[in-house]
Amino acid sequence: MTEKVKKSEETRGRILEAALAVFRERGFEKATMREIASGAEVAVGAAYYYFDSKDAIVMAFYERAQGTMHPAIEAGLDEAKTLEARLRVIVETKFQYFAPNRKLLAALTSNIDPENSLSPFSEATASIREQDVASFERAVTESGVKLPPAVRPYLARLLWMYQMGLILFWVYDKSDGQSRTMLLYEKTLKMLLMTLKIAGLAIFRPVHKLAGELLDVVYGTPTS
Amino acid sequence: MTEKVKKSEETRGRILEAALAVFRERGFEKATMREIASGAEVAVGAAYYYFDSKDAIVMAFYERAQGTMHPAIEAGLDEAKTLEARLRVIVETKFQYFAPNRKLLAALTSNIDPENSLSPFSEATASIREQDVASFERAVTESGVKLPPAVRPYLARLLWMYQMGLILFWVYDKSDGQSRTMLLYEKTLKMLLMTLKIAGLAIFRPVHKLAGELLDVVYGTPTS
DNA sequence: CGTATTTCTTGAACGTGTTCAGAATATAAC
DNA sequence: GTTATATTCTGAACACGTTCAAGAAATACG
Repeated sequence: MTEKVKKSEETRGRILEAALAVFRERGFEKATMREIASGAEVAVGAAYYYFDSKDAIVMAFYERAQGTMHPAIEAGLDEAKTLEARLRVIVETKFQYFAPNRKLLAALTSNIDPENSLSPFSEATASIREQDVASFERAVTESGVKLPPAVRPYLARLLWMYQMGLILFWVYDKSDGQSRTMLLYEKTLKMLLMTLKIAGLAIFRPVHKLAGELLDVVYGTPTS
Repeated sequence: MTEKVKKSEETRGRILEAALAVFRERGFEKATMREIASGAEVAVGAAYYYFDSKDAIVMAFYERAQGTMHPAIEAGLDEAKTLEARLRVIVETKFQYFAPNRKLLAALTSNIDPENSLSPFSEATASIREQDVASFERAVTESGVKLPPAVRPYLARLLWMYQMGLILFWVYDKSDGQSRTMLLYEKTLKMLLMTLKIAGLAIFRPVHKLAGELLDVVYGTPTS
């Protein structure tokens, strides 16, 4: 039993791999289920036996990716000392892991309708999102960031949003080696840390209140 | 010639209206071209004679909407005195005009891939976008907003982004009468004006430089 | 007027994602 | 080992957006 992978698991894997190969070669949109099935040497119906839809195959990829990335991120956070280092661990682990599949990622980011299962804001991606937010929360907490209590509860989710924006820019970045994204990353990260540092200053008192109210509208009343 | 609409124009209009009716009733995705065609009492082929694709019908709606909204906005800007009033003119004209078609708007906002013609970032929507940005530029210029030169050239585009975010939130806002969006709108607008007011302060000197560089990465070197 | 040309319209047909009744195969029960 | 059940797999069929060859209607031309 140690070596043997159950036959059906093997088939499922073959379909997933065949799909990823076609996705990488032709892009998600242009890939056809018939092509995927024939690549995996099964009938189309078999692909639908293992995956509910074409989207679901991408979802399976995403879940597998998260399964690899999340432990890597958690391990990275164990080592990192500063907030900057911790944020870099999260963002760069993602860039690194997704790099070979950057274009496939477009299927996961192109649609922002929360009803669409592949949307970064969907129900279907909620648990992955929450894992990520938890990593950001850990990064922030362990760094002992001081922020006004009106805003602090939302910080992890805001950082998740920042990271999502970065990934989005990256996915559609046509510059060589996505150098524009790397520039943007360095500058926004620096600016972010700068902002967190001065955010507690007295001039911002009126801003804090408003920001808190506003975040409450978007995310709901903070529970923690 | 004064009264008479050319026959083909009449047909095109009938198809567009039939399409909008179906879109409003069943949503963009679930609407079928056969349904639209039969609603307009033509064959499917006729719909494709007037519109390149299902997407193109939504595009025609968007262009017509812009044709109505842009002059209304420009007229509103003539009257408005303060920056706040001017920004309100732009945002609220859009909300008002799009309200009956809020769900249809999802077809225009759900996809953010710039390659997708319906995306708010696409080539196809560029001219509409530029008209909007020009309105924001006018609102800012005429209000005599003072901002550090590193950031000022990007302000109109940033405001366009703000407005787009607001519309996006609105499209997917399920609260009664989209009250959450209205709350968000009021609070973010207030915060925006507050931020512009204090942005020139000395503490922000290091932020200005970074922000300018960062915006340069996103938008390219300012030409004006 | 007649006919040539352009404009408009038709509906069958294509490739797509997806479904499903049933066949094939594996597993369980005795 | 044989039968019953559960699992896996097949491929024809469906509805969809879209295309296109062919026809109908309008317009231009002489």
